[in-house]
Amino acid sequence: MRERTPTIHDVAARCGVNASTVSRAFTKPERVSPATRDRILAIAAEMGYRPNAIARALPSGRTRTLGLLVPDITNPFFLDLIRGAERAAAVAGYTLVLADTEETSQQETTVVERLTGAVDGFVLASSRASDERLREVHAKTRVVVVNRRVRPLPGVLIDSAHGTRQAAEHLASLGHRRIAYLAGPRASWSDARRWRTLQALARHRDLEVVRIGPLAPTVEGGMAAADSAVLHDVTAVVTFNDLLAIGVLRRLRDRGIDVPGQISVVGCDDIFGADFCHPSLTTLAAPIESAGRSAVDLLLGLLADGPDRPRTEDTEDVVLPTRLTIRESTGPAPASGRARGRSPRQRAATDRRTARAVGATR
Amino acid sequence: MRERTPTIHDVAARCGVNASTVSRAFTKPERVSPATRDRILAIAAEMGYRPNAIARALPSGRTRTLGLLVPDITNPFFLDLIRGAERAAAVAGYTLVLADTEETSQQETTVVERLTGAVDGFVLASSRASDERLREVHAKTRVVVVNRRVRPLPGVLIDSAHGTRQAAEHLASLGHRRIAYLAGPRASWSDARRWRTLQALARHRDLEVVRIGPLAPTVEGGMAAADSAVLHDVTAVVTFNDLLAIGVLRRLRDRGIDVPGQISVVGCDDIFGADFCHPSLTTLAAPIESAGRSAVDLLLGLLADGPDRPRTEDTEDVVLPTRLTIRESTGPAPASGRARGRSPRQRAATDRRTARAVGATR
DNA sequence: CTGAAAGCGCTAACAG
DNA sequence: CTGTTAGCGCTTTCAG
Repeated sequence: MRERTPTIHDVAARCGVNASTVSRAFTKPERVSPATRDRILAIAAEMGYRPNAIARALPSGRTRTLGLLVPDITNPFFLDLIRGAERAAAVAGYTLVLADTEETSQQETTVVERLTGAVDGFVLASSRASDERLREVHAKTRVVVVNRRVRPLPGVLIDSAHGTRQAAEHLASLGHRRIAYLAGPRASWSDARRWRTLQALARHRDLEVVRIGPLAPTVEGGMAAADSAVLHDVTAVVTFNDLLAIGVLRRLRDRGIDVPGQISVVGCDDIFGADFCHPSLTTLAAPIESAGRSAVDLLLGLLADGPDRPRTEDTEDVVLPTRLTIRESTGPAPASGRARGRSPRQRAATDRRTARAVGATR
Repeated sequence: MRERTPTIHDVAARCGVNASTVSRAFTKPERVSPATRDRILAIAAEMGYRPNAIARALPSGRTRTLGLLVPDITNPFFLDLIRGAERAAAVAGYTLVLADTEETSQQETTVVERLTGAVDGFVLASSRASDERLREVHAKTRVVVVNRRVRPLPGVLIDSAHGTRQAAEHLASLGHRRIAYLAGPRASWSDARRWRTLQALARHRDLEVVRIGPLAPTVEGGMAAADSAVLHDVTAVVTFNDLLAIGVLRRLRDRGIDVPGQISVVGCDDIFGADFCHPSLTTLAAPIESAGRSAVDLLLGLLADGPDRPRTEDTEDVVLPTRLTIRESTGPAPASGRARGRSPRQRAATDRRTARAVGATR
């Protein structure tokens, strides 16, 4: 930081050319005669010249930077997503700015406003903002949403409908008839979709599903909800995500309730840890890293369209499927499954209370 | 993106003042008369004016952005670090740029060069670059290293020496006499330090330690190394990090070797998952999130010093301790511990081979 | 193919 | 307190 880092002018002076020629030598080398170009490049290298990204961004309006907003970096789900996004960005020579919105639509707005102009576009993962708000963002900058369907924003969806169906059938075939669904954040698209799928299924198969939540999608949230599930007298639990499932596993273990002997547990996502927790988790494996990569690629595609060309309206969403991965946390329903000594009347009573767990964020 | 976003000039025109007054109204409000300031702010808000971060950075040279470089985002250790760093940056109103260097000093250099100028400073976590290279970086920009001691760069160190000692004593008191250390990346400062501590200890306590590695610090690396450890006929394994330990656990389980019945395992870091893997992991808990926070705070302090004031030379490093967390993966050494039917001669032979595992990155 | 000139949007002296 | 005047480092017409 002692001596000023050399600029395009310093290089130009040493080469005996104009600054704009140096600029060209870097940005449009084909428009400079090979001789001068080589000389410029050589001298620039020798002087340790580095183009200043900020200065470059000002006139061009392109920062070659992308913003990735996640509701909670703490959550390993987003770890995988971040990884995918970072890789895709790096491959394209883009820089990734990471921000945590702390599960809050307000923080999300603040960050977007602060970063607008400083990034070429956003990937909003599991956004907690309203559809309307997202459309506003879409109106002023390039944006791709993940795990949200908001017309006409381009999006990447991990669709668990098929997986959820598989999971329900898996449980049904093991003799489970009464299942709890531990719900995630209120604003979650995936959550709503999963719950609807489950409900639809319940009508066709002979299944009862009770919904517990919304819950903070964390291990703590799962621990708290496990008690509700027990109270609701179910033989199987399907959770919004693996963190919740891991919390359930832990709490049931603490209480001496055997999994899958007494209760089966199905998670969702197959995050880091799902395969080595105990018992290992049956879960709906989601291609999270691909989702991150796809989102960035989609965004990059949008940027390539150029700011002038009419934005492709109502883009086809990228839909990534989920698939059931069976491990140790699911098994046959216990023989006397439904009763466990409580009357249907008692059960109905507890059903009506909607349990909530306000979990700290891990 | 349809209509131009309003600039300071647009606001100035609407207010009937000069652009610089608008600028001041935002940056040094106390230097503008309350009346005009309020009018400017009101009109600016109404027009939806947002200061452009890029344009602001160009003249001031300060981007209010920090770069965080990690060798592998995939590794949950860095998840915690990223979280701490992100929080600290957010609190200070700074934006965090995240980059993965893929365990490569070359990538690290490239990224630093690309980002220099675009960020106010760097946090280099577990850098794989040479001391010399790091000093070069220090010469041209503000930088804080994590898990590296490179004079005179300011650094945050998670010092596992004390914890390692505790771990060794824990194992010794359980009757273990022959221990394997599964080493991490060659360029890791923490690794070197841990190994040296272990060696020093071995001399004082009646312990033998064999070193296996360097290994890719991943679950796969651990799985591969588990076989070496068995071959070396040890009763306990201490690993460079938890990922390695989890890999060992998994491999030993696959092979039907009981933990801690036949082999005890001690990890390091206490990452997400260490408490719910099976058996749960005895590990050296590291305050990773604090480390991330401290690193950013340290860097912010450096920036506050101003670019002119002589840089505080040879800063005191922030040293964070590690502490042993005992869980289920350690227990008494098996009765016939050392022998298991192999001669000391055979053992010596296998000792000499240094096992290596070239793990894919998870 | 290369030079000259005009900014990008904002900050920062320096006057007044 | 507010306006004027220069730029920050680079890109980009527009001439030549």
